[in-house]
Amino acid sequence: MTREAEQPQPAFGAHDHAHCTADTLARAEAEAVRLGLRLTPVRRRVLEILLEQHRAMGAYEVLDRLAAEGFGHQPPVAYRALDFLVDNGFAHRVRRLNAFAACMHPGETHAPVFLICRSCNVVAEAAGQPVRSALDAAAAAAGFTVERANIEALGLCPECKARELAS
Amino acid sequence: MTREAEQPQPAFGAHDHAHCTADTLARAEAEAVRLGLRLTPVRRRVLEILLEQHRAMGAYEVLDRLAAEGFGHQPPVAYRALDFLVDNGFAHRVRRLNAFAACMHPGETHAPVFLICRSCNVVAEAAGQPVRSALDAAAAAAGFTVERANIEALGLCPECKARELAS
DNA sequence: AGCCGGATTGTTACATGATAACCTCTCCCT
DNA sequence: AGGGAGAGGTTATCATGTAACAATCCGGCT
Ligand SMILES: [Zn+2]
Ligand SMILES: [Zn+2]
Ligand SMILES: [Zn+2]
Ligand SMILES: [Zn+2]
Repeated sequence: MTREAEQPQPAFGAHDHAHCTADTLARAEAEAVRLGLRLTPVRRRVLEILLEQHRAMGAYEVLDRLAAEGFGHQPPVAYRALDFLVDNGFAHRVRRLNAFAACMHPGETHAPVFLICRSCNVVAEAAGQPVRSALDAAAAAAGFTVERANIEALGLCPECKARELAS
Repeated sequence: MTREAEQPQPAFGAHDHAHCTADTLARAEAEAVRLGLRLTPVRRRVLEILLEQHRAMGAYEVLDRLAAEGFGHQPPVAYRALDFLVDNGFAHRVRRLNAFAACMHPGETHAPVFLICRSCNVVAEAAGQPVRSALDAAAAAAGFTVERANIEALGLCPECKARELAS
């Protein structure tokens, strides 16, 4: 039913980000309707904020934005919206950064792998089905059943790698 | 030179843990000597504490133990020792739990994968070379170069799974 | 209309995790 | 002796995440 990743490479490098954002948001909205979930003003706004950049944002960073826009000023306001988004697959938690990133494939079945550039801080969500399979196999070898997984890589994105070589 | 994982499955289930602990500690000490690193009293004690159980411990949990044994009472005491152990491969940070676990394969080249039981909290360090390879491949497809990776799975260990089925 | 109950959003207060900055001591080298 | 690096101790502070409670919104039902 839901497939993964139409295009192999997003996030890094120049692209029509306005379209990228609008498209992802639209798919998220459709998915919310399909699931009967309420994408309320705060929740929707938080998702928009996360979508602005291909980066992960801390809860307090999001909260500052919300507060400046007339929403509540207290941590639970941000955490609740973020938790809602994460629980329902509209965003992901990037544990390495204690931060959150919008899901770029809402509604699709996907095992996300996060590629975090240590130089420019871009966070890309790559297709991780093969990685996940390998993980399941490794776990199975120990008799362990995987329910949820976090797969995160820190390194250099293509742009920053090129820039580093040029120096 | 250094290979990975002699035995396929450790950590879960009953085993000669005294031997398991002593052996791992001995290998860590040998490795410290080989690398010219100083495994000072605090550092060594922290490693011993982490080795006591196949669990991950928070920095403050470790700190309480240190304080009770006459070491410093302040966070940096624990964090410095833990950072030393992590930086030099004697321990790992489990980001999902904001906690630390002793490395069960000190001195060996390894790409650890953590299997965290959500029921009994045991943390096992499984061999992750294949997972890491899949991750590198996925990253390479996006032009990304992986430098460090965190691969953590939450689920049920064999024991807890059996117990759950029995209920 | 009027009422109810659950979901949502706001609040205060607090728990937990992590660092910055500074001081002293010891060991080793000149 | 003098001096610097490394280690470990301190105080103080910052960052991240929750518990618990109050007000409000909203849909469904009399
Ligand atoms: Zn974009
Ligand atoms: Zn980059
Ligand atoms: Zn053991
Ligand atoms: Zn278990």
